[in-house]
Amino acid sequence: MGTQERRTRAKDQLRKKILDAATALFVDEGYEHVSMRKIAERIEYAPSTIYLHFRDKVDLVANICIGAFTELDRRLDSIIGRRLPPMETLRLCLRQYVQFGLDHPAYYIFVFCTPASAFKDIDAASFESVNGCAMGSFQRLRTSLQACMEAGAIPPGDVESLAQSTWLLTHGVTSGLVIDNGFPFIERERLIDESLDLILRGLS
Amino acid sequence: MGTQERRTRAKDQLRKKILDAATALFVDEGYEHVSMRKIAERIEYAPSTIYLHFRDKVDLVANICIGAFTELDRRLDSIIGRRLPPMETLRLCLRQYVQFGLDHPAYYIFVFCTPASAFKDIDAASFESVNGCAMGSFQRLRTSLQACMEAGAIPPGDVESLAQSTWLLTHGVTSGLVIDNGFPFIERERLIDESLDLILRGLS
DNA sequence: TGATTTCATGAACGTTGTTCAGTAATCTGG
DNA sequence: CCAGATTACTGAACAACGTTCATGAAATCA
Repeated sequence: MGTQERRTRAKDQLRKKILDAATALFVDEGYEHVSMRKIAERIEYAPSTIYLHFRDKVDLVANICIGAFTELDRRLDSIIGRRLPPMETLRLCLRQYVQFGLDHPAYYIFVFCTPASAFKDIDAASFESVNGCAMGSFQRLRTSLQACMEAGAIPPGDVESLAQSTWLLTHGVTSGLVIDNGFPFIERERLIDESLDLILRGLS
Repeated sequence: MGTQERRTRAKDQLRKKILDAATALFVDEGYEHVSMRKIAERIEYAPSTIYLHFRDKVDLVANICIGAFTELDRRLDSIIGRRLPPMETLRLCLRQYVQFGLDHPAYYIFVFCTPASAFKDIDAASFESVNGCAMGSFQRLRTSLQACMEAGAIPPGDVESLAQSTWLLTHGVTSGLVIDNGFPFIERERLIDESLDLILRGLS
C-alpha cells in the first residue's frame, strides 16, 4: 500500500525543508548566530521536531556541507571533462576551488577553518561523511597533478606531497579571502590570479 | 603616597592573573569551550569580577592575541637582525610565521580563521588593536620582499600584491596544519619545507 | 570617626542546545 | 467501524552560557 511511501515522502520533504531553512540562515548569519529555535520558527515547527531528523546542530550543518561539496565535485568534473591541456585544467580547478569557497563561505569556514575541537562531542559518522566529500575533491587534484607530470609540464616527483602542498596554498588563498577580517586587500580578482600564478610557477 | 600605586599594582596583578588563566584555558580547550565561569573558577573569583577588567569575552581574547603577536614580531625581528641573504631571511621568516601558528593555535585561529561575523557586536577598539598587530608582521614581510627584489633574487614587480599573495599562501600552510581536521598529511616538517619551496620558487 | 571611593559578589535575565514525558494524529488488523 | 499500535509532534524543562546590576564589604580620604 502507498501510505508508507507517502509518509516517508512527507518525512523527506520536512527534512529538506529543515535543510533549506538552515542553509539560508547559516549563509545569512553564520553558524554561531543561528539557533535551533530560529530554524524551527522559520519552518513553523517546534524546535524539538528538528531533532527527529538530525542528531544535533553539528549533524545538521554537516549534512548541508555534504550537499555543497558534492556541487564542488560537479564543478571540478565539468572542468576536467573539457580535456584541456593538463596545466590549464589544473589552473581552472584551483580557480574553481577558490570560487567555491567564496560562493559558500559558511560551509567552507565550517569544514576547513573550524578546528575539530570546536565540536568536542561531534558524531563520528557525520564527521567521516563530510571528510569523505572533501577527500573526493582532493583525489581530483591528485590526478590532475599526475596528468601534468605525465605531460612533462611539472618535473617528476612525489605526487602526494605535491598535491598536499598545492592544496595548502590554494586553501590559503581561499580561506584568507573568505574570512576577510578587514585587511585592505588589493582588487580580489587580480590577487587570486597572481596567487595562482605563484603556485603554478612554483610547480613547474 | 604609595597607596595609589599599590592599588593599581594589585589591579594589574589581577588583570594579569585573569589573562594567564584565560590563556591556559583557551590553549587547552579552544575559545568556544572556555566559559567566563571556568576562568573565574580557576582564579577563584566571581565571574562578574572579570568584567571589571575586560569589557567582554572578545575583549579578553583580543588582549591575549595582542601579546601573542607581539611575540611573533620579536621572533621575526630576531631573524631580520641576523642580516642573512635576503632570500634566506624571507624563508626563515615564513617558516617562523608557520611555527608561530603551530605554537599558538588558539590565537592563530581566533585572529585569522574566525570570520568577523562571529563577533557581531565586537568592540571596534579591540578589533583595531588586534588588526594593528597583524599589520606590524605584514609590514615586515613587505620589506623583506622588497629587499629580495633589490638584491635581484626576485624579478621586479609590485611589492604590495606580491606580499599579499605570499601571505595568503603562507597562511594556507599555517591554517591548514593548525586546523588539522584529521586529514592524513605526510610528515609535517617535510610538508612545510616543500610548501615553502613551492612559494619561494614561484617568487623567483 | 564619618563620608567616599574602590573592589567584589550573588542573584538574576535572556539566550543557547538538547531531552523527554505526553498528546494528537494516523495507520493497521479484526 | 472500532480497538490497538505506531508515528509525528509538541511544550515544558534542564543545565550552561555571556552579561548586568543592586548590594555589601573593605579600604582610603577628609
